[in-house]
Amino acid sequence: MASIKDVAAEAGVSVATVSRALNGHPSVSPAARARVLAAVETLGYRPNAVARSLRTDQTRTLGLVISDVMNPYFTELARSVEEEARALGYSVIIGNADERPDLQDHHVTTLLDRRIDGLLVSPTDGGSPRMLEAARAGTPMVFVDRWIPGVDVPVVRSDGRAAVRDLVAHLHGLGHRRLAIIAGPAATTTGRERVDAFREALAAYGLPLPDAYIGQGDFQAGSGRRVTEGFLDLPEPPEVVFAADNLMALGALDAVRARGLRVPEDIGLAAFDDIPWFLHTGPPVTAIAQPTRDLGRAAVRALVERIAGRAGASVTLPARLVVRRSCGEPDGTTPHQSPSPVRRSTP
Amino acid sequence: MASIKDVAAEAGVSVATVSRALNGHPSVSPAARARVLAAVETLGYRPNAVARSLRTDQTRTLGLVISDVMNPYFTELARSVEEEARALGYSVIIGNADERPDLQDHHVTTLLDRRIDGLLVSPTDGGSPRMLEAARAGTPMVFVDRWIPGVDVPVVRSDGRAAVRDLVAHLHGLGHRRLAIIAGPAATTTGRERVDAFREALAAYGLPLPDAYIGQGDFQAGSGRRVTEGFLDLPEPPEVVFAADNLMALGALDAVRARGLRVPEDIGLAAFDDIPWFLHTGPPVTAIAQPTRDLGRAAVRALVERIAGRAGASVTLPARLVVRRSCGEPDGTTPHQSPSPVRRSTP
DNA sequence: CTGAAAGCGCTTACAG
DNA sequence: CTGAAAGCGCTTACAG
Repeated sequence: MASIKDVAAEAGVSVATVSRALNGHPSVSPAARARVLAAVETLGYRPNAVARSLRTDQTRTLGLVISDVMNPYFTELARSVEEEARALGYSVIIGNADERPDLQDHHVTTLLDRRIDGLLVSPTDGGSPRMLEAARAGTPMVFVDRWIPGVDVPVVRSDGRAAVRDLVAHLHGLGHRRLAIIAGPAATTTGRERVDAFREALAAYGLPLPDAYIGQGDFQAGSGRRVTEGFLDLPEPPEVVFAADNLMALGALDAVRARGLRVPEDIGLAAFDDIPWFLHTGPPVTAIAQPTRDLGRAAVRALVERIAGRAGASVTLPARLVVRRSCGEPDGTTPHQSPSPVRRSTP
Repeated sequence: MASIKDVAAEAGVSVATVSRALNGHPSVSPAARARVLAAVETLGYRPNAVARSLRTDQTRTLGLVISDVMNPYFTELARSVEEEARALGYSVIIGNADERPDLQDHHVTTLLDRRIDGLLVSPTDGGSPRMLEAARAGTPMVFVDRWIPGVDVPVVRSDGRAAVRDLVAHLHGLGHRRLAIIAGPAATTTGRERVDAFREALAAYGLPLPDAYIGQGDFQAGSGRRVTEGFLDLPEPPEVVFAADNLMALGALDAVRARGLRVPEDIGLAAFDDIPWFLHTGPPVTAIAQPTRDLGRAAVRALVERIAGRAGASVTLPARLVVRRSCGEPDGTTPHQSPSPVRRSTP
């Protein structure tokens, strides 16, 4: 593969001039520039980004360590991160932690070894040593979706509290009183927050959230299935199950179907994170939608700010409830809606 | 960040010895090795992969240019590629072409500039100039899922021909005769092959595939919706629509629902590519499942072979039909099944 | 406007 | 077993 030396020889100039011509440096004569460009053309030369990175100490690359790529929510997040990064002249390398702390650590290490300019992470657990170390060492970093309290890093996330209140209002309006939740790992902020929000919203209606109605999941489908089976085995099963992410909702659907039961007749279902398929499940699933694209964009912008040495602000965007039919329907009438803005999807 | 020089100073040895100690070179005295390791520990030293790559001319990185990450099939493919690559000591950088040739080209260029050791690609179109050039130049490369005829690169893909025959047998057994297809772009191999396979299978039953029953899609949901609307507007709409990928099936579902029609009562639906959600759609969707994990694994292995300078064999794995309820059900009896192995999913 | 030279952080013959 | 030195392909003060 042709190097800058070959181009210089072909153009009859020094490598310095080639470098300047290619990097748009002002002090290059039009003649020299033309000969360099011609040489580049005939040689099919492409600058070696590895060499450039070593010299300039920047890779124009962002690392994204994500909890689980197979989760449509994170897939979309990754996509919007890449889009925004590309618009700003960066590439992104995605590391899939698969909800495993050890894998998360592996990716953080690999990314750091590659000297990425900045790191976007949605921590699987309380934070791996490598990651905390990087944050302390001043590696430009921002948390997306999930975060770690006490670490001085901007957080870009969505606040589902209001949407969860809307959901509980919706369920209460439908006459449901026994409401259960499939929680995410307590080690994650989203795992904790969604349970807290749910509990608070229930309390506003004087409804309890007994321990038996809190199932411990891990954000993956299998746990949703197991937890739902447990709920179904209870002497008094819940009337509605709220899954803290879409994959656990999928698992819940699996479990209900395996028992030959039906949603919402036998048990209602709602989910955190909305995905296109929820429109077509039997029945369409009531869900809380995050502004995923905006989150990805905001996260990249905050990170690029940090890379530039500026502060990089935290951003919190609201999530919103999308009511469908999986929790039952009011008898011919519009259900009681909370005052907050609630979008009804087209049936 | 500490460099190898700092470690050498701390350990009281030369940088050469540090390098040897860290790379497991045999001729390093136990004493020197111990001091190096200690220095590494106290300094928190991590080798700079960029510098190493420049020196060794290998990045231990694979590039994967994929048609559309948001398509669950490709998400799973990407995941298995990363898993296998990691097992073999490689990182992977994913470039999402989003079914756009220009984006595909952008990613191929970026990846090549970064001097990835090998390239895995699922071409969006007939092949971008940059990509064909790379193939000709001898860049280790393998095609996954989609490929480009006439280019001398191993192909790892799945053959859906038998599964499509099984599908048509299933539909025919259910009494359906007017069968339509939402095709992928003719510029892609999978776009063409699936139509061909469908047409041939129909021919075996003396069934025609009129032009009006071939809708041109682009593997994205929007096109599935538009094509399906067109089918529904026909004086004689098809009895079953076969979508050439899962996203277009989603669009078809959207279109049917928007008309207030029902699957399979008003129109049947089948899809190429199976995904977990198809079990829970209303009704569960009959689909052709690819051995996605195996494809990803095989592709990485073939690529690593090429990187090592060996041949790297093409691999073709069979897809299989998974019958569910979206094309209707036999009246209480088991539908006529073709002799090929067909898995029935649990209801 | 241009070139010679230094240097980014490594690895690896070469010599001892 | 060890170190001095060259070199990977760039960029960028420095001098002219």
